Amino acid sequence: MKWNPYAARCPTRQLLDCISDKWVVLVLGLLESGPKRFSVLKREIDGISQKMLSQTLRTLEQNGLLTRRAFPTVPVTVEYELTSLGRSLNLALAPMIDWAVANMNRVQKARESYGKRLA
Amino acid sequence: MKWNPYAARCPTRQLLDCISDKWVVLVLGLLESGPKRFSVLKREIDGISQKMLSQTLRTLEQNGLLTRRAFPTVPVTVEYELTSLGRSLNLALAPMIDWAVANMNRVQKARESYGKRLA
DNA sequence: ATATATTGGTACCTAATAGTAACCTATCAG
DNA sequence: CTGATAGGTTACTATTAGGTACCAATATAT
Repeated sequence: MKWNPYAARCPTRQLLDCISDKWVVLVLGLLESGPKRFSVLKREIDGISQKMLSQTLRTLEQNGLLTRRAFPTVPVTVEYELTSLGRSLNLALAPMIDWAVANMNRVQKARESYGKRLA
Repeated sequence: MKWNPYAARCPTRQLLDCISDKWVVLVLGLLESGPKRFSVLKREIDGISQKMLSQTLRTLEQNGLLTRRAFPTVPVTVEYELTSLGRSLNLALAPMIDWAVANMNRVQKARESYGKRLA
């Protein structure tokens, strides 16, 4: 089978939709440096709600991008860790973060000049 | 200023949200090979609605990633072309498409084994 | 005993967004 | 005067995101 995300019903289209998500990019970026607990991720990703974080983590787990391990401590401790598939995805996603940081100034200038053109 | 997309109010967070979008990824991917008309983009991106396409294109234009040129033919013809900023972003996004195509099989297997674990 | 804090979730509700379909403008061909 | 065409916009609906509250289970403090 040859995959083609430009075709609406190709599974790669849906997969692309899954991975092109800010929370996915940020979560994978953090897990790059090793396993992390739920509460650590929540603290380090400023502005993410518990709901969105657990939802994002479950989807990533379902797709084989990370593993979830719960330890029977009290209260329960849960650790998330990238799989090798997840690490390979992160190689593709990390450049997005870098690009945003490197080009924020240029984008801001473009927005200003677009605003002026309207006036 | 040092940018940090892990901070909720940093402009790079909002920018990351803008660019991590399936339509953005697909549109930029197509424009890589040269300027294209609205109707061509619509035809080549199976399943995109006119609304989402024009919305996506306008946002990309506002952010300086592409230019829009309208020719006074009848009916009007509109051409979209990547800017150099857009081309630099596409370098960061294209690997996502490649990753999705290259790893679809692995993801499907992971989904199956996740399903089995529930049963 | 009772109150309080903790971790990692889920349930519920509302706000925002994506998608769908119809309509619009201008002009030319038949 | 009917229809077609390119590139939209508008109005409406369905889906999703996000916020808040709540939960279990136990440890510590009161």
